[in-house]
Amino acid sequence: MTDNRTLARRPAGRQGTRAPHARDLLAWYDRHRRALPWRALPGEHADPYRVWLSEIMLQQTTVKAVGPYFAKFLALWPDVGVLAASPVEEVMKAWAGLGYYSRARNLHACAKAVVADHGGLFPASLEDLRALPGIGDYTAAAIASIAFGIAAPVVDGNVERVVTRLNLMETPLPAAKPAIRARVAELLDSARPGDFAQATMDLGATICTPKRPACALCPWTGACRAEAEGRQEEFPVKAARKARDTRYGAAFVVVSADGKLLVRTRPDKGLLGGMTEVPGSDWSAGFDPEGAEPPIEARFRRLAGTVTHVFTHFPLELTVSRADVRAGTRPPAGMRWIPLSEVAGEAFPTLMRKVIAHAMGDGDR
DNA sequence: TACTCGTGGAC
DNA sequence: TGTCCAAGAGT
Repeated sequence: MTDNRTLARRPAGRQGTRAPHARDLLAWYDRHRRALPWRALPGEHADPYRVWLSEIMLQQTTVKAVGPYFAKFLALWPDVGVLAASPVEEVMKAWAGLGYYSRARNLHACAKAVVADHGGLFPASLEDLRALPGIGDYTAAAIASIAFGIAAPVVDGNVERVVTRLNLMETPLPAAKPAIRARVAELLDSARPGDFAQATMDLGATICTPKRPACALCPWTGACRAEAEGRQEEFPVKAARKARDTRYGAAFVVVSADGKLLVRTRPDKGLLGGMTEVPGSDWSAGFDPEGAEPPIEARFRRLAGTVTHVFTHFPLELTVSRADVRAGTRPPAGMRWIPLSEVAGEAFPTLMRKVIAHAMGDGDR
């Protein structure tokens, strides 16, 4: 490959590029940082509660989607104490539509732990943060660095992309994670760890994008091995995800004459855990809609069309049947009536809102 | 390690 | 239109 003289003059693994420096990234960040609702202004002190709340919401979720939820949560629960004192059901309602609902349950559990075990203040150490519900390696490092100025390597999807490109790392994710974390630990600026973390994420979000990265605008242009080889879009390397079969099921919308909807609550754990749903069958690849058992004795009519929804790991197609029953009908065990006027504020995941809209003739498009 | 766990937007 | 993906965590 490379002869010994070349190796003697240039560090191994960096032929053709100069070394990246945190100061170049931070200078770029000082001019181009995104103004985000949860961020402190330059020179100001970041609020650990807001940092934590935003970091939980931003897990696998876009900045745009988080925006209105962050504002709503801050208005409902301005600090960790009032959040901890709120019923978890209210938190699930407020989280409805944002996805990954175990985050909401863990958010509430974390708030209670902060109050019970840390006097209502977020702990200022990586280890103590990591021990809290819903806080993993990434989020602990992010809170530690952004809110407390602790020099910890913050590695999210953005940083993985930036660093694997910078260093031409061919190892597929997630096996490459330890090497990425080690490289970030070398690169980071211990004088401005929070800014460095947010700068690497801003860089990945705005310049070092998955497709068509804007390398000409990058503060690390010339220091990136992937750019030098014109192979930016090949990184990070990821194992191909396997396709999953569509699952099928039936949903039943039961409306009473006095304007109420029959619902139940899903188990806390598992898919859509703790969220409200209309009764229905299990969902499976081999499901036969004709064999679905209605939740109540009534005249159901099968509605035209189906409701489709795509989860991360499988597509779903539901038939919808509706029955209208008399006022005062007793709900089956484990179910309850809610007024139709309260559907909007109920803890329905998006899938269930599609089902209800379909049955109410609101149109599905 | 590999799988589960939502949603909406970009291409 | 299907595929990928977005500030990951829990098991």
